[in-house]
Amino acid sequence: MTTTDRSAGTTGAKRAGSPTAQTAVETIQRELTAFARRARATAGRLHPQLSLVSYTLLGHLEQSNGCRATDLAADHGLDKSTVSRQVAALERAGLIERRLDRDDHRVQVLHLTEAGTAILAEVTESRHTAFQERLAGWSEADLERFAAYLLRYNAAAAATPIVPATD
Amino acid sequence: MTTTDRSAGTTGAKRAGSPTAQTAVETIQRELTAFARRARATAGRLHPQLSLVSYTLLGHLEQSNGCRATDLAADHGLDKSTVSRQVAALERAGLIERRLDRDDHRVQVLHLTEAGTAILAEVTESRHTAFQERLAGWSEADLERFAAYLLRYNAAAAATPIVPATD
DNA sequence: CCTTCAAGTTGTACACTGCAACCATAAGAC
DNA sequence: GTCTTATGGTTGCAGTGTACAACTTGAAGG
Repeated sequence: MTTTDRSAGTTGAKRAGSPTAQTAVETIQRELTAFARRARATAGRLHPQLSLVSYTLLGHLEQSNGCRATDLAADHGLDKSTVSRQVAALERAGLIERRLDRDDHRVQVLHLTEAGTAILAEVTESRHTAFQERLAGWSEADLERFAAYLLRYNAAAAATPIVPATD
Repeated sequence: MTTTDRSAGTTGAKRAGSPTAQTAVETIQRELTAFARRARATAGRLHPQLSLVSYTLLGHLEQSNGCRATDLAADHGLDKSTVSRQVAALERAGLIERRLDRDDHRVQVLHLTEAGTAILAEVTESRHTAFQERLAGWSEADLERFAAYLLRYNAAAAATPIVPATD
């Protein structure tokens, strides 16, 4: 702490809330917003084969070692139609495959193919490198604290159900 | 800058198990990715009148106290056509106005209207509330550290020019 | 003038999203 | 057994954000 300046430059936004936490919260808000916007703008150029969404879906598939489209939708807060199309595209690209569930013929269990696993690893690696470059110079303690803060924030954000605002 | 070590075994990307096995950088990467994805999904429902992009553009206009469309494009890493359409929509909505530059008739200096200022403040306020709810329970020290980390990260990310990956 | 460059606009195309309507299978209810 | 309801998925439709390329208009220099 301390080091953080409290030059709440973000004009407008003048309200009468708790005067204390205000500045830091506003900075967090502003920076997360900036990040979200930048992320969106570049999400499509993650990889010639893989968008940001496809990437996260593939990642989920790898971690869960196969799951249903409905699970993906639930875990990512997406509409099932969106997932359906994403899955279709990924299958078309040969990155995943659908296996019919023996017990429930409505269900298709999704699995990564070898190609999917390979591309996922490739993109993960490339992203990892990019992140490491950005985070070069950070102390291990800072990295861990930052990671912990993000986990904490995301947990809270994910818990927030609807909210016609934010994120 | 220091390509640094790549502790994690590149490909394979086999995580999932113990959280300890994952480096802080990987956690940051994963959580920021999750955030970006969620942000994208909700970006359109920020406000009935204002999308996330419109919001950030309006915010920039307020801070800069009027600027050109080209500046907006540059500062947000957007194509000028994208900004052109956004600006057109914002003008149509009566939130901004264009003023011809005396010296250079190609230029339109963009300014917030009163309505624009009002809506910007309203959305900022509503977002602020949402953020405060999410960040309720955080100590002031944690908030300030988190804010500082985000600033630091974003500065590095913004500095990264192209990068066919990440964010 | 004529070229070259910069600011914006427009046409076209694509990705991600949600909602609503729909199909197929499951699971109960009777 | 049917009939009804619920669940997993797909498809039609619409809206938003984005980029790229081609074009218009004005500015700057020869």
